[in-house]
Amino acid sequence: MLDRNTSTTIEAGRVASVAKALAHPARVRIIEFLLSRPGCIGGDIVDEVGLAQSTVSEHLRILKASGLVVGTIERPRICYSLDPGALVPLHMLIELIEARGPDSADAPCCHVPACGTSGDIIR
Amino acid sequence: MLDRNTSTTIEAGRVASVAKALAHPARVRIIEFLLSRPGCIGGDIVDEVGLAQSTVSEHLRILKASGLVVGTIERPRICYSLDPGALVPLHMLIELIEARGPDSADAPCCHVPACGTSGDIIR
DNA sequence: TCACTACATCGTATATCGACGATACAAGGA
DNA sequence: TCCTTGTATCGTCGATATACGATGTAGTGA
Repeated sequence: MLDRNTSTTIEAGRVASVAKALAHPARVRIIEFLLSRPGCIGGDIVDEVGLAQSTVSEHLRILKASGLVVGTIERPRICYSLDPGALVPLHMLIELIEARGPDSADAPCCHVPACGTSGDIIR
Repeated sequence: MLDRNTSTTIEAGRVASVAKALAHPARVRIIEFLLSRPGCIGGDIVDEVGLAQSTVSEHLRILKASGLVVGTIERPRICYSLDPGALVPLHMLIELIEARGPDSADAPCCHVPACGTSGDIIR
């Protein structure tokens, strides 16, 4: 894949699994809430996102599985906090895109002669 | 939600939709392939990811819908390239997490006395 | 006009996700 | 022992995602 072209090989599977953890608005809200407070108990999160406790627990399970969130047991509560280390593969990919990106919309794009100098952009 | 606590309001929906575009290994591979070449035609991408042409076309549609990828019509081909602008909301969230992150695993986390100073970490 | 190329869309089957209520579990206190 | 609290898991459902082959579409060239 990219192995021969890039010194830092990015595993598509790892990136995708972290991105999947971020791919739901409720989970993004949970992360934003954890950002706004240095550690939260589950009940606060349930109040915040406005979903059923079992649903929030499932979202937290997904976030924990991805490594983005870790829980610290403080019986009877569990304190959740963010672990930025899990973001590294995704962050690397994003920075690669942004590093190369600014020109990619303007530069000739293909091995086809004059490609990118004309033609409509589709979205 | 976070509006009162953060100067830069991040819309959970926008972040989630970009993350969803990255939440599949085949789409990550497509992006890596676009990174490794300054613009590619669809057929090359089909060869690269090893899926059926219709499946790759669907993944490209998802990437285009998220704004991550734009296509330039060069009949009969279409040249695809990356548009890093779409990553901004996601990148902002990631940088917020990493800016706050390093301490969050060690620091006392809750409003519960002594929370975070003991207790097992669960994942 | 006809065939070819490059890509998109359709129809489909299957898998996974997301939500909920109900229930289980573990620890602490009455 | 029973009740309460905080959280996890189960079962179920509807919705969405993923994959494929078949087919449609638009431009090119014979």
